[in-house]
Amino acid sequence: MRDVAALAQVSIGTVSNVLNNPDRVLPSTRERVEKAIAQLGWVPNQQAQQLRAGRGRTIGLAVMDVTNPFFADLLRSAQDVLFDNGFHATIGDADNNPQRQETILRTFLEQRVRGVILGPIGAQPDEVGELTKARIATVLVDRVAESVQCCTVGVDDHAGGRLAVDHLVETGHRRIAFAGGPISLKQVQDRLDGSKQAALEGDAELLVIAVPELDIAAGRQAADELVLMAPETRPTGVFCANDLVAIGLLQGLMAQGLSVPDDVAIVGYDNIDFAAAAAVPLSSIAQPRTDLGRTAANLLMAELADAEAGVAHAHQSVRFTPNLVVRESSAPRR
Amino acid sequence: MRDVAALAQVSIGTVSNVLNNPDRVLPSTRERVEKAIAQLGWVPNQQAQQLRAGRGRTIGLAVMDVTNPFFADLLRSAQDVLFDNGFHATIGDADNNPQRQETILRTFLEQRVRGVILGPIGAQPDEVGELTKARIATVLVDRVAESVQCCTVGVDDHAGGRLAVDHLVETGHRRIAFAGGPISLKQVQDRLDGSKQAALEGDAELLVIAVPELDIAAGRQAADELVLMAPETRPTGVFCANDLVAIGLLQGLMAQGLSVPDDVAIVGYDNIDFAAAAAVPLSSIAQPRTDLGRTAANLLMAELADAEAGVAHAHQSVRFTPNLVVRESSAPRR
DNA sequence: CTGAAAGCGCTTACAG
DNA sequence: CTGAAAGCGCTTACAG
Repeated sequence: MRDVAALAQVSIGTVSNVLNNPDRVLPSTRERVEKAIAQLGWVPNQQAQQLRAGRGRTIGLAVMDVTNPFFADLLRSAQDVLFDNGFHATIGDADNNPQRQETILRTFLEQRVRGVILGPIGAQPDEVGELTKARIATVLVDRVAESVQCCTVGVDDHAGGRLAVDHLVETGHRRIAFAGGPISLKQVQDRLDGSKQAALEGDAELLVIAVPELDIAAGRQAADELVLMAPETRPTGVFCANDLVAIGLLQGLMAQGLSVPDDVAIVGYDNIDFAAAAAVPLSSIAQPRTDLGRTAANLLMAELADAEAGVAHAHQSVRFTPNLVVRESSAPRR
Repeated sequence: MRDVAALAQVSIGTVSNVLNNPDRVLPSTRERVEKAIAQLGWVPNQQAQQLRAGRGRTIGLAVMDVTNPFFADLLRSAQDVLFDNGFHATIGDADNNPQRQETILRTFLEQRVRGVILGPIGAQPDEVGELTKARIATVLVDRVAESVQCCTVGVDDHAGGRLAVDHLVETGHRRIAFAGGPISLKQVQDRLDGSKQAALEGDAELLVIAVPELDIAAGRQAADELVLMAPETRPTGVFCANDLVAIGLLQGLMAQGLSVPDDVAIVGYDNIDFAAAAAVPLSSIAQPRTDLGRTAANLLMAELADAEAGVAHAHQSVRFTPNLVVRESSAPRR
């Protein structure tokens, strides 16, 4: 900047003004400064700008797994509204690792991001408290309010679990399994609880197949367990905690000669684009992931606007309702 | 920091030292400072640190589409090695939009990131020049060297295209189509060129079905085009520029009553996890995406290490070889 | 081992 | 309309 000022023969304060208050500076000098900027290829140092100004325009987005299309789509939609509002997004991928999530959040803190949108791993990350304490606007996504001191947007996972198992019960299944894990994930816990309730009310057994992670490999692992069971006791319908598990399960079962849905019916969760394209098109519980992302970003923008205006902000909790999409993988039994 | 110093009754210089040169400060005072930090919940301001120190430990990762599992996996693997080396990753998603990519790169520049790993959209982003000029180490991924002034790591897309079409020719196809776009993407261009060459050598026709983007919707669009054609002239084998297009094509064809591979055989590209799980398991050209990501990150680390040591850095171009994975979607015709 | 002081690259009142 | 000066929160020689 000093170089720019020297080349344009003005003070650095004037250079700053052509950037931040262009109308305060004479067109002729403005032009001179702009020419100098272009000539030197100068790019302002955001660190210095923010340090001085006190706040920047960067929003941190953290999700537990970018590799899961559900989150990728969610990020995409959130990012779109952030950009439209003139903010930058910086994405953190926790890789299903709570420790990594902590690192990411810590980094956001050190970077003094303006706000954070978090799809948290644990039940209730302590870090959220630190964020709000540091006056960083935070909205939790894919998680509903639990007396948290911030805005939240989520889907009713309990209802989603019920929906899935209700459907299996209605299509005649009495031995049902839930495949998912780890149970430390609130999503998994809620979906399981919903399942249990539906199974109870439908007078069906519910076997829990615990898997370490919500990915395709975990689904294959679940398939191995099912294949080992005697056909008379083996569940005839499986509800998977997400579509990745469902896809892995489907692959594993087919590879080992079992038929879907005839031997085992499957219902997944998230309704990612790949669910419809699976070997046997997957029934799935659809979450409005695009709305989730957009809403989260809008809530954040609203909170920042309130902060700007010095108005007190009332935290909101938006909860969407999931719905069942039936496809071939759980077509009524013949 | 001032508050911490006051509470611990030391100067701010000493607080800084317990962070950066813990051994220079008496254990007893160090402890006092640490207690004060914990008590106040103080988090250092990275902006100030970097501004003063001159450089930080953040690496910018930019890809054209986080929503594509190929890139999500690539990011994941690159990120792993960055973390292991004590760097933070900040991800930018260009959303297939060159303008957005420019914004991302500009932001990286303003943020004075230490290095950038870029999976570029255009042929040769000018911004790369700006990055290197600003002494930001840059490595291009999913793109081989074109006399670029930086390290690159990529896969031979031309060979990949050949591989795919050779396979179709060998399994008896003479009317072949290439489905992909936009042609402005180097990847698409190279894969098409390879296809053309293989078609020529195999004495087969090659029809180009141009699509606007490499996603599932584009694949469905290609299906619509194919379905409209008379069976006698319709291509019997289609090579898709990536697996998303292939999956969309598969869906579209099946929905409209055509059989894969009997009516139309399909070969995709990338071999994402979902390819094997598709309605008809997809043949695909496999790229070692995990190696791509890891190698890119390692090249960057090496370049930074050289810079640190004041040694001149010799840019490297690593090129991997793709290979064909045959599955049902292109099983030899009966 | 600790403190005082300069300075990183900007912005922002305040004079002129 | 433009410039000089203070200060954002740190780190880093330099004294002591």
